[in-house]
Amino acid sequence: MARERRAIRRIESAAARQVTFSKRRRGLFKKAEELSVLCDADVSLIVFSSTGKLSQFASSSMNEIIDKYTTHSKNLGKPDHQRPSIDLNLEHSKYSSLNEQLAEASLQLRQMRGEELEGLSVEELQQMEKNLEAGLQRVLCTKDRQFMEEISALQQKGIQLAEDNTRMRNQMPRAPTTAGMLAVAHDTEINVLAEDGQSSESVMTALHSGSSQADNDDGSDISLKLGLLP
Amino acid sequence: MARERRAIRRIESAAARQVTFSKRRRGLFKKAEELSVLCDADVSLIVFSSTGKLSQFASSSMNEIIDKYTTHSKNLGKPDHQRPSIDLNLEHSKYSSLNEQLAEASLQLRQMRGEELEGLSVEELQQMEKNLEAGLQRVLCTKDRQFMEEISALQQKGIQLAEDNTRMRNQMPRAPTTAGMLAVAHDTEINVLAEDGQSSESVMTALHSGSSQADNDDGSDISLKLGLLP
DNA sequence: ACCTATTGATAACG
DNA sequence: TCGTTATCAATAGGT
Repeated sequence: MARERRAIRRIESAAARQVTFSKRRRGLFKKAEELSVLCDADVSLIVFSSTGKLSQFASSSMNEIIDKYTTHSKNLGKPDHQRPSIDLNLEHSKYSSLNEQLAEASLQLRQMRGEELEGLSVEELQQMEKNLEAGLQRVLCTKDRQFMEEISALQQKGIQLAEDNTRMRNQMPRAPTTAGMLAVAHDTEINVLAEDGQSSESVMTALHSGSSQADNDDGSDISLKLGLLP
Repeated sequence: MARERRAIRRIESAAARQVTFSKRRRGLFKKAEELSVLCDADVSLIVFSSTGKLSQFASSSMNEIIDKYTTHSKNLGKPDHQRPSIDLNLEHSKYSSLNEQLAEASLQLRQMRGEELEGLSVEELQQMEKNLEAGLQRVLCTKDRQFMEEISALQQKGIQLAEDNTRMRNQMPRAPTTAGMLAVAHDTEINVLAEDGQSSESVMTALHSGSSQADNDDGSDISLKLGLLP
């Protein structure tokens, strides 16, 4: 769907394949999420690139959907394939108990996601609302804290680099000024103080403008480039 | 991508939702297959419609991909958390799998309650924030809807009582007036409209579904005292 | 289900 | 990887 139609066959050039993979993967995940939201559907999407790298999307919990899928499959495919036989009664009690606990847990999870609320009373709904709000608050606090920690670490790094720079400048009197360097560090500090309040969203957006949730290549979430002088 | 852009929110009208689901599902599956062919990727797509109907696509074998996924997940999730010892390989097939699922589910529950968030990345926290907000919205909508249904039922009841009262008055010309009764009923209606608050959308929904849904006369959580005259 | 005006996705290139 | 742009594909709303 572009300058020229591309036949749907394996792309031979590895480079072109990689480029197309990135673009189409993004589009596919976007559309998967849109379907799940628009139509209230449970969607699970698993993609392994040709190099074996995993990307995934699940509208709820991946395990939950896979579980639902296998259950569906078993029911429709082989209604009574293997009965575990009766001699497993002891095992069965543990097994069944676990199963119940799991069912209860995933029901709670689904309900926290806002599904299957029909049977709940108003009191129960209010309790859930309270829990959700409390959980949300804590998640927000934790997120903010992690942002602040990352920013603080970067500030430390910047200060350290500035000190090194100053030391180098003192050792080399003819070297260019480091005023630009110091200005960068100072700007960073200003931004941190300005964004401190509750609006971590703008910080996230600005710093993560291009990153997708699908690919986590390494641990560093925020990269701050400092211009080093020779 | 059509006559007019559609906001990516749950489509309220069941009919429109079904139509959109059919169209977009076809598109999504097509694109999933194209990605798998063009880029030689392993793709698995599972979709449950809001009515619980299953659709699936897998570039190779669904079970194979799911296996690959679970393996990947375990490896990346917690590399060396607890080694269940090697002799449990046979048991591992069912029992341990259930155990893991249960552990995962209760961890998710605790995390949604705001506990044990320390190990999560910023991306995961943002995803949780999104899920919590979506769940909270749905809980609020459901709660509103139930309130509206109860109020609507009470209104019906009030109207019925008012009619009975009128009938009785007509049969007993000396009886006192029922003006107070009618005023109470009117106040109730006012309250319904005022209950709406800031979210007109949810109220519209609530009113719509409330009027079409069957009204339950009993089991009311809200008590409305109607001043009945002797 | 079919029809189109639009919007969205993306192939090729820089 | 990222941005731009010409083009094609998907689809929202109607019939």
